[in-house]
Amino acid sequence: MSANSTISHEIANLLRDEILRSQYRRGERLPSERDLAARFDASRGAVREALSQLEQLGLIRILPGGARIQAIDAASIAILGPLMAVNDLPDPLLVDQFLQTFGVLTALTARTAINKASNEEMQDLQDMLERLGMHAGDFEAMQTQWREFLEYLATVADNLVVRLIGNDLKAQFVEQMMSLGINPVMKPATIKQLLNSLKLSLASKDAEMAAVTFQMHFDELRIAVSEAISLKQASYQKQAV
Amino acid sequence: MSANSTISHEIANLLRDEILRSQYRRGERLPSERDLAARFDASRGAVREALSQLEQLGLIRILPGGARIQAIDAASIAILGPLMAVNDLPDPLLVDQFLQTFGVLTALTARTAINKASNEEMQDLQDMLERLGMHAGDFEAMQTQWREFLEYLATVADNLVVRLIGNDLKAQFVEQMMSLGINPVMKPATIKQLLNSLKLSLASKDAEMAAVTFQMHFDELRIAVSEAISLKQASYQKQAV
DNA sequence: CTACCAATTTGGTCAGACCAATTTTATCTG
DNA sequence: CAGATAAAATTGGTCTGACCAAATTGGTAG
Repeated sequence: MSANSTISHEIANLLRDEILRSQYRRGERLPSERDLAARFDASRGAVREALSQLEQLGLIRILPGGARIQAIDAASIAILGPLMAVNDLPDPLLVDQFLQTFGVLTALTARTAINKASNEEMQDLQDMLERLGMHAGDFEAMQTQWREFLEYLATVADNLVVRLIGNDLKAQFVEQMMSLGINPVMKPATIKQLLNSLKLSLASKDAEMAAVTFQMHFDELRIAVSEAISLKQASYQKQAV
Repeated sequence: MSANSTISHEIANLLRDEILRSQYRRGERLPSERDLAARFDASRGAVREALSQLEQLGLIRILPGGARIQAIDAASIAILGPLMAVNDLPDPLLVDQFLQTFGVLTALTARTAINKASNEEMQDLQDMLERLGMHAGDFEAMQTQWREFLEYLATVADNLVVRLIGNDLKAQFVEQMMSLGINPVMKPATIKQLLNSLKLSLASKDAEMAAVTFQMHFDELRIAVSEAISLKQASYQKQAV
């Protein structure tokens, strides 16, 4: 992800992963800034900048007397990406929860977008869907166009809240899945059905139907991803033996 | 919100609000750390810590040559709270989007919770609902119990992703509404209906029904809040005259 | 064992310095 | 005059060393 090259970022990332790996207990005191500086062979200033970032992430609370670890469920969602990345394989449960959440948000986006789309935007969306159907075979091309479709949907819906949540999650998650080589496989028939259902929703300006369609799509995606992870896990264990 | 008393936090908050108030254009360069230090009569170290926080918020990007403003929709959701607070009154559109988003997430939480609740947890939930019905008159008491109910629902659902999003949003938003004295008024009949519908959902373990109920509740809440804000706005304008 | 006080530790902040990379400015050239 | 080029100024990244106030720790007296 963020290949930030400064020392303070490196320290922040290291400490962040250590915290996420539960190497510190909640409420426990982090080593002092001076100790951390010594450990990382850096200046106190650099350490302080790192801690400042971790505090913004909600992982620690800095106060006179020492920085203390916070409960993970009090953190910012910005830690979800790193949290999925701390282990070789992402926690399947976490991934599932992510997709579930992403599903309802996408459904909301679709609902909103269709409700407020202008005729022109509606036409654009339909055109994009049409093009998507044509590339049914090419996985790469479809992936890209699919993302563009979702992006355009988000633009039309113009819900900043959902948008920001998406920013914090999407990139981190997708990248993580990609880099691990986890490719969920969905039946061509299922995809075709999804596209048809969406086309129908757009043609009839049926926001609810589009929402339900996305919901179903994500439910199936969850299954596919779950299977893909299991598969990957099996191959890892094979390697280990 | 965070009444953090350190200078670096103060600087961060000030700069954050200035950015959110669009006093800088996207891509524009922030004053140099040395200039900012002079302006705030602080040391460069303090300024750097502040900028480090803003970078974590996704508001700026720091790189050799200067810190630059980022597009707002590339920021973290942690800015939503401050974004609602920069003006005297929160942007009604933003509030509406927030409630919409919060609605689908709550619906998801309810669905998940009911699906995976143990018999004991189910009983607890029903008990809580029962108690809620008894306090139908007392707004304060109900508010508190209602929040406890939602909190317990979230605990049962145990979806970390939704949980984290909630953390970033709920406190900020609710506090903001409270501090502005915005009290959405909902008809007692509506509330009664909501409670009954929820009771029914729980009794029959109908997750979908509960989800729909919450969805409807939030739709009505959106209307109520919208009206409350309009009202507040009118009274402000009165004062101004 | 408890309550209280002193010594130590810890975070918060500042000042001044150096480096590498970028940006700006001045200069030269066609 | 325009464009390429080199020099100068600016900027972020980092370090050292210092001081203060608040919190923690340890010892001591009751």
